[in-house]
Amino acid sequence: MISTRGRYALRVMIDIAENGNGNYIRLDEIAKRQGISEKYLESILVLLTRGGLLEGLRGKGGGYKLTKEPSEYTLGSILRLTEGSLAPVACLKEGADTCQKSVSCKTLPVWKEYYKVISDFFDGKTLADLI
Amino acid sequence: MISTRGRYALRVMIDIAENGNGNYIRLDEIAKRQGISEKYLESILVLLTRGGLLEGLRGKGGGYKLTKEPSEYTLGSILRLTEGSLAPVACLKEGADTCQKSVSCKTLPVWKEYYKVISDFFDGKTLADLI
DNA sequence: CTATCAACATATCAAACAAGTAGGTTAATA
DNA sequence: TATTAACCTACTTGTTTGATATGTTGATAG
Repeated sequence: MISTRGRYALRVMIDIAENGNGNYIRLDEIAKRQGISEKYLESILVLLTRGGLLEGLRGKGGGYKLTKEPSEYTLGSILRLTEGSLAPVACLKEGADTCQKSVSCKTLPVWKEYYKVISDFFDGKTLADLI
Repeated sequence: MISTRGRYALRVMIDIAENGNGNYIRLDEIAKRQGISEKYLESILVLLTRGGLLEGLRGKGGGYKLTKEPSEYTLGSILRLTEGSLAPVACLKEGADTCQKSVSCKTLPVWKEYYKVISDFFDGKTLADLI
């Protein structure tokens, strides 16, 4: 299951792409439009900003804006940042120590294949496809 | 993410298919072979039995056995039972009240398409493919 | 008919995570 | 220098996951 964090992140990126036009947009504007609490939204925008998908500017006239064109953001890049990983099982998470049973594991090939299906799906779509 | 419950369920179904040969297999045998605690395994076997994927018999000579051929079990049917649903987002879960924003929601089509990809993947594979 | 066996049932628990809240700090701009 | 709005840290609350413990029912063997 994709958590609300990831789902909100997609909606917010679309919001900025649609309403930004290269200008900075304030957090409270986005929160109001999307019906998300300002504080919760903030925790999501922090992730997107730290990950380089958004640029934040403080003070009057500040806000958030995209760092690239909508067509350059894959959904995978947004979800990986907010969900942590797209791996369907723990043993396939990047950085996980390889399971001892992996050699004889009858299910591992399915999870690997599934992981590829997921990745291909989300990396094959961009923000521009959703607008 | 697929939880351990679903992952164990797959492994257990494979175990019974491989070691059963139509006979009843005891829970503790499966637990030992798969390295799962007996009690935790029990909670999974209950789901599979109630869902009609396995048949349980009590007393001496009892245990669990498959109710059909391995090729007749899709991975989808096993995972849906143990994971509850394969829906990638809450608003697509069967029985969920339709979101008010669904008409204007820019992300809903992606989730629907993704849901189909997931379903097709797991319904397109059977236990027999894993043995 | 009784002891044993093994599935069935119910209740509880600790840890982790999701989702959301609260309050204070820094850096731009007017 | 005041205001603005992003940034940062910490906390709360509820749910889920994974697991454990104890007891009950029904089938079989002797």
